[in-house]
Amino acid sequence: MATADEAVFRPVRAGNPFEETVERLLQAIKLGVVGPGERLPAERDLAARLNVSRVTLREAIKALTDAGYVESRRGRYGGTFVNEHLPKPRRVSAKQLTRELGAGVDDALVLRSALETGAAEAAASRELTDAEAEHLRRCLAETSSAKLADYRRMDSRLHLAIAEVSGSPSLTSATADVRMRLNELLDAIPLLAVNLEHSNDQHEAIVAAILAGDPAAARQAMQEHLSGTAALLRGFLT
Amino acid sequence: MATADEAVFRPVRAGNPFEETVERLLQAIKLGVVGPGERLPAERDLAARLNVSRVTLREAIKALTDAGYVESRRGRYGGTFVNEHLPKPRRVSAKQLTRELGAGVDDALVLRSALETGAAEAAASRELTDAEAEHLRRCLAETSSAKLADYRRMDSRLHLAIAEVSGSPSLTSATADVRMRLNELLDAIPLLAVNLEHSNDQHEAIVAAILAGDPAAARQAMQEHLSGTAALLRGFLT
DNA sequence: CGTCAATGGACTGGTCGTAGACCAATAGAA
DNA sequence: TTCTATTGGTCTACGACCAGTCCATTGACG
Repeated sequence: MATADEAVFRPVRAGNPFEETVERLLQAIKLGVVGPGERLPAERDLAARLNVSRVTLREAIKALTDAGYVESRRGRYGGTFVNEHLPKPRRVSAKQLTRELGAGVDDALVLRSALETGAAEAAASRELTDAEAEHLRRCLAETSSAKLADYRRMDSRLHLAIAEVSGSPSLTSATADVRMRLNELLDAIPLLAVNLEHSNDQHEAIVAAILAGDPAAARQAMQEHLSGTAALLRGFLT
Repeated sequence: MATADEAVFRPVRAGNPFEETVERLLQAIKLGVVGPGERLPAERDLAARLNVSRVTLREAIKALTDAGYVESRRGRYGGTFVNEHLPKPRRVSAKQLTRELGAGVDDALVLRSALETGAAEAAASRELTDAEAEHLRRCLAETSSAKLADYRRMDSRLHLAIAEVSGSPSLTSATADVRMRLNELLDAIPLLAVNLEHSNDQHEAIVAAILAGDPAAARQAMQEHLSGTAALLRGFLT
């Protein structure tokens, strides 16, 4: 059992600021918050927002530059830009993943289900502004028309967008975090065109329910969508 | 809208280790994980679990000692013990709270709803061990029979116990965190005996559904329970 | 009645992260 | 062409936090 002791006395900080910062920047890139060719906020701004010193942030950017994720240009109108072609994720075997993450997979899946179905329901319960509705539709369209190589990122972006329109920033953050935890796993599973189509249909149903203001339907549609990938993941890791 | 940018580029660390540690210890005490008269883990153990140096942990304990939450005794079989009589939370006005927390209230309420209904559902979907079932029942009983002064803490403990048996440590942690955020608010609202009875009935329904293995009923019961306090809170802060 | 293991309490040297100032490059604006 | 605001790049002094060590105290147990 996950005792309350373990929850409350868990580590206050996961790692050093450098590692955490790298993780965040990767989140921005891998979840499609900042797309290929787009620019990250200026170092001074970004350091302030992350509450991290500029040196630390620069070290993190350096690491991502070395890894092939971003490139920096000096001068006015310069900045740090996400590369057009991102490095391919290392394909580790399912066995290795199981050993590495072990019970953490189930943990993440349960949490994800709670967060995302909750987000869908909450989003459908709100009165969306025009901008929000438009944003949602755009993400949906971009995901549907995404190429295989970009699909995971656009998919993440769409799910994140749904969390955004739930109106709860904390829920959005938590969703982004848990998605990152599952990313590695998802990368180990081959993406098939047939799954993709199915996924697109489900996405459409979810967004439709949200825009129609039907919380129960939105939850239901999201639940079905998630259970699919959950089953896929659990199957691959057995 | 809660933009994805804000979610991903939020501060990497909330405060300094000292503040974070104080917050955690308060969490343990206020959520009833360590009850009055009970002992905290030894400094060396606790520091290791929190991933914090012993000096920092001791400073945090010192702060809680000064605030009247705990007392330390030296020697073997010594340790840091939670006081039998906890300091009363400062009663701030609803107006002041609204100004301080503002939109954060809605954020927390939406997140809480997602987490706790999800936890109830997940808990009911699992095969509970005897120890888990027993733990749940005991928390329920202790909450029902709690005096007015202890009610909030035992209530927190019960909700946390439900999260525990969901089988997802992350969900448990998140639940504890969001509960702490709402604690201050809840403290500003007078606790009436009539509400208390109603609350106990709902708790019973939730636990019964979980033990019966009925996910839908568990979610439903939790949803009703939460919507009550949510309405109460929103009403008081308008 | 002493012994001893475990605990809180106190100190020190070293390391990591920060704040802030300054330099260098760049491209649009005048 | 020259100016200039904005950006990445670099350096330094300082403070916070940490790991490790040793001391002081206590109460159960032989």
